[in-house]
Amino acid sequence: MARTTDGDSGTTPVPQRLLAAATRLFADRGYDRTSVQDIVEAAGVTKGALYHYFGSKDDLLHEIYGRVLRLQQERLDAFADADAPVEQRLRDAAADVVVTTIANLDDAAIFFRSMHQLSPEKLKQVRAERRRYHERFRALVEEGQAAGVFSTATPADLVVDYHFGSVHHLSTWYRPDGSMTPQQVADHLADLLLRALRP
Amino acid sequence: MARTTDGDSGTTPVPQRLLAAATRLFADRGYDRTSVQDIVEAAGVTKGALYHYFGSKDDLLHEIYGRVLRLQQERLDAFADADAPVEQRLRDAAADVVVTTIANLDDAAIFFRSMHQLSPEKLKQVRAERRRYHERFRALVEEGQAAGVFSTATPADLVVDYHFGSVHHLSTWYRPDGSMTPQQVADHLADLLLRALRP
Amino acid sequence: MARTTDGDSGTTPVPQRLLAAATRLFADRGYDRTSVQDIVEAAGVTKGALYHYFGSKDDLLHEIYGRVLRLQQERLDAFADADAPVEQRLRDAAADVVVTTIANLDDAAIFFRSMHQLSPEKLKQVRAERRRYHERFRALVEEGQAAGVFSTATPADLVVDYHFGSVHHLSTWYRPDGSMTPQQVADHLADLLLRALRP
Amino acid sequence: MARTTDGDSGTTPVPQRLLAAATRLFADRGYDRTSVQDIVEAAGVTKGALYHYFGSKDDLLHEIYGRVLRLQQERLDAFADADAPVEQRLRDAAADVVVTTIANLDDAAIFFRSMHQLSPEKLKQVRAERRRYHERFRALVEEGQAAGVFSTATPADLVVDYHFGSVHHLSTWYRPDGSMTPQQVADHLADLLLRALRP
DNA sequence: AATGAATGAGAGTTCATTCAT
DNA sequence: GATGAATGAACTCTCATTCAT
Repeated sequence: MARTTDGDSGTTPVPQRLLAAATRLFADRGYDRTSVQDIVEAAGVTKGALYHYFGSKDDLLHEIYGRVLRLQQERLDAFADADAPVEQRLRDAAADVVVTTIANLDDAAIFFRSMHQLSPEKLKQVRAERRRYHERFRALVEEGQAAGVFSTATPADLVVDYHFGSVHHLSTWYRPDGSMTPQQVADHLADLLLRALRP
Repeated sequence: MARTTDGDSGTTPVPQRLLAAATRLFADRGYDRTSVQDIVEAAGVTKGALYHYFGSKDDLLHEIYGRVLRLQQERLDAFADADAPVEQRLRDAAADVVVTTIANLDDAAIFFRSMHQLSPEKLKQVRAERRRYHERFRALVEEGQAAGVFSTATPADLVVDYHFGSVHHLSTWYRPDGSMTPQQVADHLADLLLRALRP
Repeated sequence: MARTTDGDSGTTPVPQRLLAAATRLFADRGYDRTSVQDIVEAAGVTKGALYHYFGSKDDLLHEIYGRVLRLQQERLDAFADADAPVEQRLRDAAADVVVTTIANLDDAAIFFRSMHQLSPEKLKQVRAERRRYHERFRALVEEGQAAGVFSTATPADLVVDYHFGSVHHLSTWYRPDGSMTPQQVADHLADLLLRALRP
Repeated sequence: MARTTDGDSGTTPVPQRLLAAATRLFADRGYDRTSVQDIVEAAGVTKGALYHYFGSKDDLLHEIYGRVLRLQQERLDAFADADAPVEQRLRDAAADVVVTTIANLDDAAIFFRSMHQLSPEKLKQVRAERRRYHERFRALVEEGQAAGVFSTATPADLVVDYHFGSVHHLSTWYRPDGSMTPQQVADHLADLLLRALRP
């Protein structure tokens, strides 16, 4: 069996090792406070290797964003397109994003805190994908409102931002060693959303 | 007659000018991306002046946090201690924090994004004040739950984090030139909270 | 009496010390082969000091160019505007540029070898000043041709480039410890020019 | 049928492709500003291929020098050894070096600008060949002076440097799209030399 | 109260070259 | 013959902070 050191320098390919190290460090101390030197040391490689695979430090961040965005969009699409009543689909999607976010809390911390360190061009691209995600979620709310199962008291856009605020906030307060499991938190937060939407 | 330039170098005292410049710049480009040189240039003073009034760049950030925390705590205390039914007091407090946050969107952006740039000691202090704020808000929720006017389905702590997530999130999506006034947003968000708490 | 060390760190102002060190090093090993570290070490200061006075390494080069261009233009203007027959004025100007170039052989070596390392914007500016110099010199030749004292067999532009080629070339072959004094070289080269222009 | 891309990756042997790419790039942006990566990309090969054929980046430069030196020496020898009066032989040689230099303007630009980038050992070798060339040319001048057809007012060495200065300078000002053909420039410059040498 | 020259450590990035395949 | 991953040293430039004035 493979020797697994701190930097995992045994088996995992170098690019993955670098991404993993960068993710951990960016989440811990922030993008700007993490030096390229820190990353390569954590990954057990040299700077040259990093720049062989990534064009810049910024590229690493962009890769992390891509990974998160792809995952969340796929999961949302799956839940939203399921064959179930809209209340169920919204509840499932709302709970799932919580579970997935907690499972990747480092990614989430980076996501909301470090967006602005991306180069303008990459930021634009990330925002576009983000908007697509938001719109798919909003469509679910609107569908329920049109069907009369959700209150129309609040604009759907605001409802989505309300819920995502709480997801965004998770990395601020959630601790794996706390008293609630990810699933419990997810159920509670989805419940709050659905209760708020009762007509 | 006071000369009033871009940096407001005419009338406003130097410390305030520096804080205002720092707030704007920290919100715009982040704490680490803002150099001390940027701040003093924007404030129309020299580095020596900054270090005369503030011990370090970190001190500026701490001052901004102090200002926000004091303001929010005062307002929360006033609403929570008012003479009104608990539903009303919670609704008012929940709406007020939204209005106040939008009125100081730069402060809010800094608050959630730059906390980790504080020195460990100052961070501890800020977190303690933050906790006090959270607890006062939670006490309101618990009071309503005990009185039977709020559902007990969700732990009060989680309810508070749910709402503050949405406040936190405001700096991400709210634009002053958008279609909703701060008061409208505040009313909607407070309404969502209260609706979610219906028994 | 002032202590005069290798880096002249006693009396001369820092910017001058840096320019002198940069000039020597750029001439010796070329702009690209000279590191900022080399320059500050030779000048006996730190990198921070260099960047306090000069915006970039490129700026140092530009300063050197400015110094050369100003000097040569002033001298050419003085000789060209003198009160003497055109043959005399051209001979004097042609000889003087040789003497001055030999007196500043480092500047000359840098001038012709490192122009292309300037930023595009600064290069444009240098070329414009260079052109002005060329034109003043050409005007002298044309004046003599019009007066009939110089042959018109060769276009004036080409005559100027012919002479400046030889000036340019000085830094390639002239050695202060050689057998000719700067003045002797200057007289010979001016003589060659004037003889070539005989009608 | 051979695929002929930008890098001419179809037919031309790899070493030639590399030399051609290096010549163009060195002339364009200078030796130090051209990376090995740039060269192999322009030649459509990989780094390994370059290091298979050339021992170092420096070797490429040396090859370019060798090519230029060989060509010029051969041509000078041919003209100098021709059966014609010395005035004619000098005129022909002086004009030919101009035409040949213009025909290989990239080589010329590299020659005079990048000599100092050669390793000390190779530089010594190049200088020796250069000296041989200079001496053959000088011998022509001396022959004419001894025969009384050239003025002895100027030392022959200086006459040679005078002319080569103008050749050196060509890459600074000559533009193929200008108003003079290479032959016209060559005739004018040779004429200036011969006129200067009139007794 | 305020200046601004100077520091020194460290930032992100580039690059010629090597070597196992 | 040729690859391309990886190295390690060097590069230009930035920055918070200090201190003599």
